[in-house]
Amino acid sequence: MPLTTIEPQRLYLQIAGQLRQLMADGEFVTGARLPAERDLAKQLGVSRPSVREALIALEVQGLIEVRTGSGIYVRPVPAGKLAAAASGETEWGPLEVMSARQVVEAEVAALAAQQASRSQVKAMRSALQRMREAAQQGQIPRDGDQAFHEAIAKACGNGVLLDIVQRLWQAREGPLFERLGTYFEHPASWQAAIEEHQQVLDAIEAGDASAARKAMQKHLKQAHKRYSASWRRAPAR
Amino acid sequence: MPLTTIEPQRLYLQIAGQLRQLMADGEFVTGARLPAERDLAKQLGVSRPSVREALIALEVQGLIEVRTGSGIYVRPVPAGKLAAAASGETEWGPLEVMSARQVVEAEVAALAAQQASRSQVKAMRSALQRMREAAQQGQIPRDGDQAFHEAIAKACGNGVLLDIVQRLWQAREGPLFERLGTYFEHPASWQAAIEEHQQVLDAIEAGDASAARKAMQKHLKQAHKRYSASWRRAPAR
DNA sequence: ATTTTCTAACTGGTCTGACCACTTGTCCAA
DNA sequence: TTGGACAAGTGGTCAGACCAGTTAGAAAAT
Repeated sequence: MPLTTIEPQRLYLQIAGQLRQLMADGEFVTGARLPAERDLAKQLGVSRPSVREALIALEVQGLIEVRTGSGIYVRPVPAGKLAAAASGETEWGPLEVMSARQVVEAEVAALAAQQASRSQVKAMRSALQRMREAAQQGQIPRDGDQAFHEAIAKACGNGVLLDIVQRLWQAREGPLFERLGTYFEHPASWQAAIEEHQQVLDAIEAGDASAARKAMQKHLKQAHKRYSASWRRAPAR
Repeated sequence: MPLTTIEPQRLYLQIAGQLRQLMADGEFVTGARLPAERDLAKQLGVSRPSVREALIALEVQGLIEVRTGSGIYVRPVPAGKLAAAASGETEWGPLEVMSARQVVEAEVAALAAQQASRSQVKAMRSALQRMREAAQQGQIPRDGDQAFHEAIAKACGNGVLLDIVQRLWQAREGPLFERLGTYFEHPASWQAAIEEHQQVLDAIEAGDASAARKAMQKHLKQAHKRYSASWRRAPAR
């Protein structure tokens, strides 16, 4: 009999989930006032501190607004957001993330080629150098890798795009990425990645947007291949 | 004498801010264990519930991980993320968002053209129809507009990109977008937007990725223009 | 001496009950 | 009619307590 690990969810998460569900179901519409904390606690059969913790979680997520002395109000929020947040911060699939990076970062590189400042180019160079040094010492050059891509995103002149790129990188912290953690294990892979980075950097230094886009596209396409290869190699979950 | 509104910050926000600052300063590095809740409360001169509220806020933001019976640990997080979160959920600038949409949604439209299913195309059509009806009744066709763009994102076959597009739309809820709320006020603007949408839809129905990319690019470029015009029209903050 | 087991200290999880400050609506007085 | 004072309701914070999970070190068994 296959046993699934049960992990007791903390109270505030259960409460927040219920409230979110009620909002998704239209029980609480935008602008409506929720019951008072004391009433919620009584209705849910929990203590007020637990309710408060749940409310703070929802507040941080931007779903509600707490007004001192007045009450708790439902904020306007896109319908899609609710379902997503309800299922516990949708886990992004690794290969999906790589595809998205191909779309976004290629354009980001093109923008960076057009307007990167000298100091920003310098940051890219030093990140690439950091990768080289790590690789020579037999270490996984992940930090340099990330620094390189972030440096490009910073140079594209659009904070929103920078945010998106960072978020895509952050997805690597998720559990689904775990078994891909070793795709960089072959020194040959590192070397190829470094070489591809160099081509991107060359294009940006030359101010050639089209070449930068193409080089980044090529790099991420290759990275995608290396990823999916290690995905197949890895043991099934 | 110009008076600035003072708003007392809630305790948990101050505490969370201090802790985030310490993490940004490298006082607490990735993987490190924070002092126990009771110690934090004593050191900060506040009660334990307040500390807990702050910790839950940080946990929801993904900055820390709370392990029952063990302690509180700093999660790996991009450096940029810390500074951003510290300034209270970085407010994205409206024009920056529009630029980012140009980059992302053009590619999304191209992908959608290649693989949209019949039912997905149908969703786009009905969203566009919704816009037309709203416009005829003199209403702002915002809902249909959003539905149209989300339908395309759904059809691109990549959940990550869908997430990004939704997030970009959600940015409209922010205060900075408020004074742009009326850019759609001229019926001529609606009409132009609907016409541009139609061109995007045509390209997607034809399965022409390149044309879809171009049409979406054109649409968002025009929208950007309309936005910045209304930005100039609007009263300065 | 090494390994295993178990206990005790420590940590987060939750609860109770209380008091304060702010908001808001009402009612009374000018 | 208008103004302000009052009271009820709401969130904000606190103190102290007890429970449950984790973990390291002491004690026991090998």
